[in-house]
Amino acid sequence: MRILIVEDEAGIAAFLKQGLEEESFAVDVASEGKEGLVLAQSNEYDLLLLDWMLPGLSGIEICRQFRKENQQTPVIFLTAKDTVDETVFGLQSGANDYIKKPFHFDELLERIKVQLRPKTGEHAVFKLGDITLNTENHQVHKGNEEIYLTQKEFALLEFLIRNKGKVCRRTRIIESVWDIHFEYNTGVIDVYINALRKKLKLSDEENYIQTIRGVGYIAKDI
Amino acid sequence: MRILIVEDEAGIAAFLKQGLEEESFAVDVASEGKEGLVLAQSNEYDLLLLDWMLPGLSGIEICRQFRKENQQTPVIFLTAKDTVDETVFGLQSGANDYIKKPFHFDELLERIKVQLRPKTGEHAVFKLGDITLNTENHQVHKGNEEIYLTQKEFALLEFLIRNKGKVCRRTRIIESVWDIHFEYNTGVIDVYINALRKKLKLSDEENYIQTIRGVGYIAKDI
DNA sequence: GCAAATTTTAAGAATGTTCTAAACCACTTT
DNA sequence: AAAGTGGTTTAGAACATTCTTAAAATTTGC
Repeated sequence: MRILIVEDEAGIAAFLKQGLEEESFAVDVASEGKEGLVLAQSNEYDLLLLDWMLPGLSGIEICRQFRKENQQTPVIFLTAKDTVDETVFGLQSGANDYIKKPFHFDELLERIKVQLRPKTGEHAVFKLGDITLNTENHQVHKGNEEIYLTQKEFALLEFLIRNKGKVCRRTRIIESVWDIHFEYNTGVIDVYINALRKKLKLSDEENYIQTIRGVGYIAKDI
Repeated sequence: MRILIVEDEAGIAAFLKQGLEEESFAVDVASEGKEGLVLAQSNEYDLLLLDWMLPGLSGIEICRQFRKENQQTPVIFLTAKDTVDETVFGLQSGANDYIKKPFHFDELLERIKVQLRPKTGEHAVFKLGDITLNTENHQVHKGNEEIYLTQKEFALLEFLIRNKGKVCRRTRIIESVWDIHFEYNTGVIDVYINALRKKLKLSDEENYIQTIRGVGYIAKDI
């Protein structure tokens, strides 16, 4: 998650940057209004933190300009101003929230998280080593690379990951993934395991899906 | 737009109710925690205004209970409490905003509008690659060229772009764009996707709308 | 009420997925 | 070391989904 801070007071900016980086956000800082707008326009941030009073271009101007082109990215104002009129004005200009200085970092952090909630979503994301599987989105990533899996491949991987660390017997796999409840005598599972290992580029070192001879398979983070 | 106020101080409740009704919201009031929760659960409100301190069930408890069943509806807390911990606590429990008494009605109103913005479908310009979609004037451009889309084509593209980066399952599409909530067995989506790709002149390089076989479609900037 | 445009249905073509079968490989047992 | 057991890999046949087109049904505008 990437955040842009536009704040002229170097101390506050540094404090925020450090705090947010500790929360594992990627943070850019602009100390001046125009610079901030250019950065906001040329990069894809997930959230903007704007100071109200800025040299060059005011925070509210940045917000207005920015909103003309981009509706989605949430904007939070930081400000010492404490009059109602200006709060209202800020929210009307397209901001999503407004926090008055002095504020506590924890409160700011929670307000940021509230704004990012739709993005981070409470998707069911499963992990196996550096592989992530998102059931809501039906997407699989290895590192940053997206890996396209077919329905069955996806279902099999999901089953293995859901049972991570447990041995999955072939009969359980064929029941859960293929919905076959009688005697099974095909080699489908093997074929699909092979396809998964290939697509996920599993090697001897990254042997996330291991074979248990005579029993089945097991998914492990190693 | 329907709002539920849960507030035990009759004066404040009446003041809010009147003010919001003048802004043409439909307003219900509960003066007690349990009553508030029951109302919230049994009706479809667009927003909840909860007092922190309540007889019966506290605002935070209402929020928690309510969030268990209903993810979307925004919740704003009204409170005299002014400690950081409790603000943070409130936001963590699933609230979307938090306003401290005494507040000015105008500020509350703007914060309510901010929360309702996604619902009221604030007019906006969305982007997908070099395609822009403007919901206000119902126009679509690719580069500088204006591209005429019919209602349905536009609605479908808007849905895909609003969910940019997420896989859109066919059932979700047919529900949101066609408003069909039962089993679907037609090929309309395919036909419209085809029309979009044709009108937008999408090629293999500019494959902004991708097919996820067996699942649906996904819009990507690539 | 008619003409034009839009939306939906339907059907064959194109493409992608799933599964079977058979050859190949690796480890175990005798 | 040979035979046996079980896993891996490959190719392609059978199957399913999606694309494309055209025509039918519906809606919209005059």
